[in-house]
Amino acid sequence: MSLAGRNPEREADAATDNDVIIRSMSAHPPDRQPTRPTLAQVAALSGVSLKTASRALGGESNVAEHTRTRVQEAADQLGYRPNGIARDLRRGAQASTLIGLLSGDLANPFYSRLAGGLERELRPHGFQLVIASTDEDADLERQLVDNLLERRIRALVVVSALDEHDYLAAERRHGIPFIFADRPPVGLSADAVLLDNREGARQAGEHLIAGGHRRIGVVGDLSRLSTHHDRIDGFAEAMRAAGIADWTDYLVQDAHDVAAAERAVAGLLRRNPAPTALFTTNNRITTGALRALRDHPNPPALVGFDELELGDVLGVTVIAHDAEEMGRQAAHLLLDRLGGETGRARRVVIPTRLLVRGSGERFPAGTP
Amino acid sequence: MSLAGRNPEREADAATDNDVIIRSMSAHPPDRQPTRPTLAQVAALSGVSLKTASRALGGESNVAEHTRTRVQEAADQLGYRPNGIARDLRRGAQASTLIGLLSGDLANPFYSRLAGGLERELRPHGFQLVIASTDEDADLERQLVDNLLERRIRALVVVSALDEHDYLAAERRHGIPFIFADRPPVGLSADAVLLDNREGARQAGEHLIAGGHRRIGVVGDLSRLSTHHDRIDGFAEAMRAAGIADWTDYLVQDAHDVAAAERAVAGLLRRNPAPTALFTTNNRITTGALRALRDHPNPPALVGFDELELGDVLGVTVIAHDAEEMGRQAAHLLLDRLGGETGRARRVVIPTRLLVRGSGERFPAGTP
DNA sequence: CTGAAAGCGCTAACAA
DNA sequence: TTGTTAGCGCTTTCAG
Repeated sequence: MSLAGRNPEREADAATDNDVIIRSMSAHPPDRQPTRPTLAQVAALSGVSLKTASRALGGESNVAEHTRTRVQEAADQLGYRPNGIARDLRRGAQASTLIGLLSGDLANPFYSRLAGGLERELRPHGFQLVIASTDEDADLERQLVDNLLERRIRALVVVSALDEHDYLAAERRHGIPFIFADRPPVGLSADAVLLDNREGARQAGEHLIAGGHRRIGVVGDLSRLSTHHDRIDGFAEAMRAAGIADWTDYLVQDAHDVAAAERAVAGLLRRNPAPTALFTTNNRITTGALRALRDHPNPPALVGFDELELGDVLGVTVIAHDAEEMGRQAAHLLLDRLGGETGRARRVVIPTRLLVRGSGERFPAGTP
Repeated sequence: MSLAGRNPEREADAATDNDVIIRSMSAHPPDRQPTRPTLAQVAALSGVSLKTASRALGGESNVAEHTRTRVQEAADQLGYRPNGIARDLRRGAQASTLIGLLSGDLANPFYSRLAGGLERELRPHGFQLVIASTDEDADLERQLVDNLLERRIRALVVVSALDEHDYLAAERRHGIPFIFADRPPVGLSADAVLLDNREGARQAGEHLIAGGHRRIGVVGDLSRLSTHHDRIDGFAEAMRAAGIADWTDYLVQDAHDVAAAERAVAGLLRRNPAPTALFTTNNRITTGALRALRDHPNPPALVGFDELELGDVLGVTVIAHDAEEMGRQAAHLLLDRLGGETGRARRVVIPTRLLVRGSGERFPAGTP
């Protein structure tokens, strides 16, 4: 990983067929870095001291109106723009307005909704989001956390791929709040916003059982993820309650992407006897299942965890929840902490609910 | 918008109910800011000079191995973490590793894929993404651009809601590259990654005409967006070529969200005569159309612009393109600029292609 | 191989 | 109302 921006050779040979327009605009070619005007220059141009210029531009009181105008004009003329880095440094790291967000993969609508909810809630408070995707890679996650912390972000929201968060303990003591989203912290006490995974999955299981199913295929995500465990546990509970002991015969795990899920479902359907219903434990897996089931003459019932973009149109029965709300709640926890809240770690649970839309209500073959 | 942390009025009147808790908690704990260790402290603890500590931790050569270890130990013991703000300040703004991304709404899969492609491509170069959503609001966009620029981001990728970009010209002269994504710059010459909107829309029109349709309803996004214009233009071209002059009778514009699109489509279907086909010019509109068409006994043919999450499963004929690729291309343009490329503004066009899946191939009612 | 001094651009104290 | 002096934490000369 090269630290961006030093690559002399490249700069040298790229300066070939220059853009006439750009060149003619940028004053004089020789000065490679068109250095930005500083506050000192603004002050000089307007004939006041540095501090007065600072005050005028910073909107502080105790500045004569005509001084303010003069400084403002000078700033405009120079195209002055305050240097936030310098300001942050001077004001101390705790003045930063950057909030970090680390999640698995932005392309997953679940995460992007989360990000959207978070950002919208934070924006009015003047905070901005720095995001990074971990691709569910533990090493990358640690590295990105380091990067973000060095950047002196004010707080960090993380959908962690790690199963151990000791290493963050030291950081927390330095006053930067961590909010865990979707997956709880392990070995560390910190605020978290979680889904009601157990309950949702249990509901899915019960719903299918109520529909008369006994052989239910379950396709799960990476088995190391706690969300996965919880969902499997919740489902198991429903099976236990129904006296179905051998449901694990139809359990396939570690299907982390759509393609893997599609294969897993296809495999389940080839079993003999085949499952009469499926429970898919997240949106990607459900998508894969829908692909596998397309054109199936007599598809099994299907209940999926997570809402789907076009779930209503497709008639897919799901265990839905509000991902944006999760982002908003994370924002609240975070803002509270930044506001000085020092109470014990809080946990917000986002409820799930069963949306009956058809796919989950198909009866087992042979049933009237 | 207040830069977090300074907004006296707001804090004042916000300190009504919920702040009570916060106040009481934050009030006392004497050590408010558990100040972080600095390099100087590490140096002191390890008994070397500041500069030596810097060298040791910075992985520079010319440091005795045992000195390096000693410094490293001191750093670990103190939980030292370099202050990126100070580093950036010292190294100069052009050393920042932050790239700004401004787009309409992260929750839209198109933007989140774009963000994903961009981030993945930038990460190996040591850059991080600061994102913000404009919600297609022009004023907000300008504000956010300002924020980002003050933060001394290294480059800015923007899906602009503005129809005029003069105000960025001054900035560009200061050496920060702007990359326009999805929508071209207006009144400013800058790199851009665009979709082949005209061509895609023309293809959609031709496809429906080839299917025997003459009355085709078109539902479009905000009419001020250039992407919208281009798509309408391309479609118009196809109509012209087919000798259909009055197609605009069935044109509805400014349907920016799913609900509006659903209403628009419902409205079109109530016309007499009703259109036998629909062209929906983006993913949200297509979603709305699918909702409106659900349970329709004899739905019109439908071609949508943009790929849909479950478009294959649903059998929706679309004009597809690769949003992640758009992000990657934006990254390339950007990295080139940062590498010193000063050539004239470049434009990368991402191709579109028709994916035939059923919905677009329904014949007009009454046709065999 | 190591260190001392300077200063990035800004804001916070404290004068005046 | 304005100005002066420090110094945030780091890297960069330039000397040892």
